[in-house]
Amino acid sequence: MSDSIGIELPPIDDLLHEPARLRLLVFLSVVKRTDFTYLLKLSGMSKGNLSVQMNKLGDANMVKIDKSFQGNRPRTMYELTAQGRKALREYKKNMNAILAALPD
Amino acid sequence: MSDSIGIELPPIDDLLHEPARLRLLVFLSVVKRTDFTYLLKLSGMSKGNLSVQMNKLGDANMVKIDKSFQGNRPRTMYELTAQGRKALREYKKNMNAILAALPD
DNA sequence: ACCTTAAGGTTTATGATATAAACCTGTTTA
DNA sequence: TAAACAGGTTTATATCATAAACCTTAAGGT
Repeated sequence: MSDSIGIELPPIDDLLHEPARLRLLVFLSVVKRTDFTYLLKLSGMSKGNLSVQMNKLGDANMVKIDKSFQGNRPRTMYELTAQGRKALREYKKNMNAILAALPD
Repeated sequence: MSDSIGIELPPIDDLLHEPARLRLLVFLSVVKRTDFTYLLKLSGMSKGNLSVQMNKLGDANMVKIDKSFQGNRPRTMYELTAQGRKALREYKKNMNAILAALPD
């Protein structure tokens, strides 16, 4: 045996763990595909914060970002990528393991 | 019905949610009572960081901190408070609900 | 025509905070 | 008696979440 006491805790993905982003990702995993305005209302976040967090998820390839024009208005659509879904599965598994170590 | 889409996510306690502190609290909930040196080895954190995080948990009454002398050496013992255990139960419940909204 | 407001975001500035480096006090060892 | 070590705390830094300010185009009012 090693010098550990037998508690091996899995790693936590900080990008997904941050509460605001985690909520956004939960929304996305449910609604599959949505736009900036909808997430804005749903989340109650400020526009700036929402923009930054979604772009951060986009940069990490967790979310696919499609910018287009609807009439003449810009419209940004978001969708989880395969990589994003995989990362979320992993996060869920890891957090469940950590939480399982806590008493009920 | 309100204007929500039916996804109500519970709040997340940032103090407990932060990965380093969460790990420390999981350790504490298992070992019940331990000291600075043990947590230092177990966590792999720097002394400064460990000290800051534990004191933060102490300030919030999540952890009871006992400073004494062992021989002539200072010794700091940590233990979850009732409030800490309660907060952890609540955190576990809330996070489980959030994770449950994610697909497997 | 012109001004104001709104939609849909992005960029900049600020504030909080996680982390490590440096430091402190006393003690053991060479 | 100097040097390393134990057990922490305090200070400095660096990241990052958040909101404020800004930008561009469009629509509405007068």
